[in-house]
Amino acid sequence: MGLFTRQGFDGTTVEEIADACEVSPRTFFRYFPTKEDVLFADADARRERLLAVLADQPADQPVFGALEAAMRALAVDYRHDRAALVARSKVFEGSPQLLAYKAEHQHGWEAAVVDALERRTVSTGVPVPREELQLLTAVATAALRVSLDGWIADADGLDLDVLLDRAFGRLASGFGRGAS
Amino acid sequence: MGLFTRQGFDGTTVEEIADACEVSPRTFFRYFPTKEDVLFADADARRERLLAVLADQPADQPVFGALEAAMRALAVDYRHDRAALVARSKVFEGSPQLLAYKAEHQHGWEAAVVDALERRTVSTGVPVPREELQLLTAVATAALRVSLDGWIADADGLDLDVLLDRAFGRLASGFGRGAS
DNA sequence: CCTTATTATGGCAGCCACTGCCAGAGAACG
DNA sequence: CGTTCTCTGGCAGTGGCTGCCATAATAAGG
Repeated sequence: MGLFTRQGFDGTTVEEIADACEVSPRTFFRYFPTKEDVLFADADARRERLLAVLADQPADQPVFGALEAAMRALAVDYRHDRAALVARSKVFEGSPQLLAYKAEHQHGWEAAVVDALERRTVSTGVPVPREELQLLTAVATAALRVSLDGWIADADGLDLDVLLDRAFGRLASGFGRGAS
Repeated sequence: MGLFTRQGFDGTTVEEIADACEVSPRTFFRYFPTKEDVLFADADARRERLLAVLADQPADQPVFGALEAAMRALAVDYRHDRAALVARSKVFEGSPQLLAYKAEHQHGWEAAVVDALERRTVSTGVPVPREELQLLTAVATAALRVSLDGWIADADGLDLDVLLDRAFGRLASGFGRGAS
């Protein structure tokens, strides 16, 4: 991370990272399939937690409510170390490659969430068409993403909870004729 | 494209592409910054059209309505050559790298749309907070993306227009307590 | 028509991410 | 102590990508 913040992601070679960890480049690639993956090590843990929270939602909870609860649980995690997130975000900005990787990673999250929701709705006996689950998930992750980005960008802005309140509030009430 | 469909994106080298076009690899990289960009040549043109449609929306049209109109205009384009889209989609599936690139590309679209909307709302004298524009745009593109994916995946499924009707209908009415 | 500035293309050498293959060091186990 | 398994490193090679320079095609200007 120190290397990345100093010289940027693209300006840092795997050899440098490996040296900093006192291993050979060859060994580095045994632990991380790509250079980008170094920055997503803990993200996978968060994904597990997200799915766990989703699974723990009561059966009578509507899908959208369950999604919101899961996103808010994630937000609790994020709030713990805003500084780290900001640093991470700065590194990401410097590399389109990296942003692309991140975008696809989030897309992978969506697929996993949709699958989890599908299992859930099947087990509760109230099946929801997959097409609708996809839209719900896409919209919920969009809300989280926008809120998170805004929270990270503005140092003295509103709190993440408030941003999430607004975003999910708007989603809940619909865009029919509300926003001009 | 023939090369990609036959041997996959990753299984095709730039040298092969360059040979097929009867140019040198060096020349290839003068026209396309990366190998991935070959598949996004026309996408930029579509982006211009999207922004143009957005700019042409009447001033009294609410933001969400303008977004929906723009997305539907894009959908008209897409419907013209479904076969090409399916082929493209198959190529994309075969390469995570490529999916990542695509995801970031779409993210770039979102930023451009948000900027366009911001200019628009300023000129109409009814400013909307940027944070809300971001959510609206993210949600609208999510609707388009989900509809498009569904349309491409199911050969005998519903028409793209119908899928868009459903998606935007759900967004308009909100997720308050509708979907279980 | 010839010269000159501009541009398009190609070759070459090199960096770096990434991989397959194999060899050695060290722990674990019998 | 020998054997096996795992961790690690080195080596060589592929492929994406870039900078630099030479050359060919083209346009501009006299």
